[in-house]
Parts: sequence; C-alpha cells; structure tokens
Amino acid sequence: MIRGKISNSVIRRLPRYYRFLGELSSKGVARISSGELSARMGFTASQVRQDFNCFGEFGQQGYGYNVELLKNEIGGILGLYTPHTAVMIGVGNLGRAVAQHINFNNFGFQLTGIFDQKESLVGQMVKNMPIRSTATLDEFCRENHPQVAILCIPKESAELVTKQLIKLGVTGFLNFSHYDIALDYPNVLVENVHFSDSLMTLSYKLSNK
Amino acid sequence: MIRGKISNSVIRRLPRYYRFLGELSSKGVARISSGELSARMGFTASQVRQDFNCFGEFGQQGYGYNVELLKNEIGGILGLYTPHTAVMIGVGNLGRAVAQHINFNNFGFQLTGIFDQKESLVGQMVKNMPIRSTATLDEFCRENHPQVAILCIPKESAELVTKQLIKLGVTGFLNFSHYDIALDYPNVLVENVHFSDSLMTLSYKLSNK
DNA sequence: TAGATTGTTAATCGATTAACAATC
DNA sequence: TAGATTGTTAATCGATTAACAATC
Repeated sequence: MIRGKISNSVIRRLPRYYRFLGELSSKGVARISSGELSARMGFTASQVRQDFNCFGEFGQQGYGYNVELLKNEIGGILGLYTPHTAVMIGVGNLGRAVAQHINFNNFGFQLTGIFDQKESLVGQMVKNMPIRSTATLDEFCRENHPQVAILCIPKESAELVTKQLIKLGVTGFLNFSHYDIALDYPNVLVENVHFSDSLMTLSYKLSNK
Repeated sequence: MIRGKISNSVIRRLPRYYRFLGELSSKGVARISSGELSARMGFTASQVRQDFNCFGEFGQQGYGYNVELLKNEIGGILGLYTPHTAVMIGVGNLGRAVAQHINFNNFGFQLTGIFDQKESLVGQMVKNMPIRSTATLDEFCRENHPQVAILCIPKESAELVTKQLIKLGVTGFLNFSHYDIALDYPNVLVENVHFSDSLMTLSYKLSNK
C-alpha cells in the first residue's frame, strides 16, 4: 500500500488531513476536490495530490475524493484501526491531564496501565484504572507487553525508566520529558511533546516580527 | 542582528539549542565546537554553523563557541529576556496542568491572568493567581493589554473567544484547541500543540516500520 | 461528449551538506 | 608557528509547485 519511503513532512501532515476529513464528514460533505481541500487547509492542490499519491490512488478523475473513504484510508495508514498498547508513566498534573484529556482509543492506542512512583497515589482511579506502583512495572510489562510508553515524568527519572522500559520491550514513546530518548536509543520510535519549545518558538516570532 | 529571512526549520531548532547549551553550561562546560555540539544533538556540524550564522558570528576560529555566551545570545534571539504578557483561557485538567507545569517566566512570558467560564472555579487560586470569570475578560484586557493567549479550551468555545481576544489586541496564541486560528486570522502568530497529532504520528511510525 | 479533476512527470525552490579559505 | 575550527560559498539533496496527459 505504501510506495517507497515516505518523508517526514508528509507523515506530519497526515493527522491534519485525518482531522479535517473527519470534520468535513461530520458536516455531511460527501466529496471534495484536492483544490478545495487544499484551500481549506492552507496547502496547495499539488501538495495534497502528491501527499495522497504516496499511499495509493484514492481519487477519481473529474470527481475528486470521497471524504468518508479518504478519511478511512488515512486512518488506516495512520494505524488507528490496529491499536498499540500503551502505559502511562507519571500521574502528576501533566500525566493526569493527558490521561483525562485524550481519548487514546481514537488515535491508535489502548491504555492498559498507569504508573507512578509516589505510593500515596497508588490505588487512585484515573480513567477507570487504578494507578499502579512503578515498583510493579517489571511484572506488569512481562505479563502485558505494552508496546508504547507515555512519559509524563521529569528528565531526571526519565533516563532510568526509559532504560527499564526498553529492556522490557517497549518500542515507542510519547515523550513529555526533556530527556532525549532518541539520542541514546536510535532504534526506538519517539514523538516528543515539548510545551516549552512551543512557547519559545512563539516568543521568537513575537520578538522578531 | 538578524540577517534576512530566517527559515522555519532554523527557528524550530533554536529552543533545542537553547536547552542543550543550558545543560552544558550547568554541567560546567565552558566551550564547545560545532562538531561536538552537532554530535551531541544529532545534527551535522555544517548545519550548526549555518544556523548560528543566520544571526551573527558567535564563535572564534580555532576555538569554537563559548557555551554561556552562545546560550545567552540564543536566549536573546528567542526573546526570552523581554517577556510578553499572557493570559490563560480555560483551567480544566489541561489548563491547570500547563499552568502548574510550565514556568512561563523562563520561556519569554509573564502570565498575568487566568480565566474560566465555569463560575464554580472563579476565585480558586492557581499559581498564586485567582481564576477569573471569562465575563471579565474584556475589562481585564482593556486594562492589562495581554499580548498572548494560551488556549486550553475545547474547539467549540475557541472560535468565539479567539475572535474576542483578537479584537482586544492579542497577537499571539499558544493553541491547545483544535480550532485552526491561523486559517481565519493569517496575521496572528500561532503555535499549535496537538497531542493527538503526536499520538497519530507515533501510531503511523509504529504501524509502518 | 465536454468539463472537471486526478495521477504523475518535470521544473523550481529551499534546506542541508560538503568544502575550504580565513583566522584565532 | 601549527592546529583547530570558524564563517561562508558552492554542491547536493529533498520537498514543493507547476504543468499536463489520462480519464472519469
């Protein structure tokens, strides 16, 4: 289905396409041309067609694209319909917010465990799941084989836990910490979320406009 | 200080340089060459030198770069030492976590007000600041002229509040909502933070490795 | 059929990498 | 001075845009 190596630039646009098509679909729009889609998203029509053509031929000459169909194709390409299991590490303000804010099921993941090292939190329920002690992480992973970890812990603890998790078979990270996983483990898949980088980028733009 | 138009790619690397140099500095590293810095960050030496040269000549032939000096230069370029005022809109799980998790002062911002439409939250203290009613947003902005808004509200409310804020003089947004501000207001500066996009990108990578 | 719009190839643009003279 | 490393120009690579034949 996927033709050759897909560039990072293309990959990063896929979630946006998926979101947009979802909105169109829920608004009852049945078909859309690359021209109109690009106009609505701020891309060029060429880019839209090039992007889709990385993965197949989803349109029809003279007609355009079927919104629902295209959305589902992209969802499939994104892997949303074959979820990966995930554990969350760290349930401070941030972890709790992320756990409660995001419906992992909609984005290709199934959250199977939530961990914190703070014993006072252990047993508390978050998203219908008990917070578990980090002390039981090894045992849990050997039984449940989570594929992904969502790291909501500070840099200091992140390094050690990451090592542990990788040993236990975790191959992907959603990393909110400032520990640079990708540098130490080049074969592991990492997506970083750094608010502070976003803030600084915004600061740059405000200061240099 | 800034030479010609700086590309987005360069800008997005600046916060990372800043962070790295901060760490080096706190480890007591006084000087570093483009070669070593690039190796530690996963860039090429050429790129590092090209990036810095967008803004000036911060190094010295045969020596390299003074870590502390370079860090401060980049901090300056990022505008971190001339903070912009910011308000936070929405203090649900996410807003609260962001407010408590991020030290805005370190990243070029001064948080001057926190707002929520839910009257039951009004008056509660977050980060030594009372949560204010969105009903008082107009009044507050006319008095305090915040330059930036951090949007931690759902898509549905975001559209209206954004319109209001822009009318009141806000020119920058850190946008956690899925409302696409940049499309409706091309002259406003927006940094989007979309967890779900990061999750889907990770899902793609896991599914297509 | 005629009009619209795709899929795809070619042209352009921009970003990254390589090379090296300048110089500390 | 000799060695190291910058600043900068030139070469390469990759991504975006334009163009158009294919075709629904």
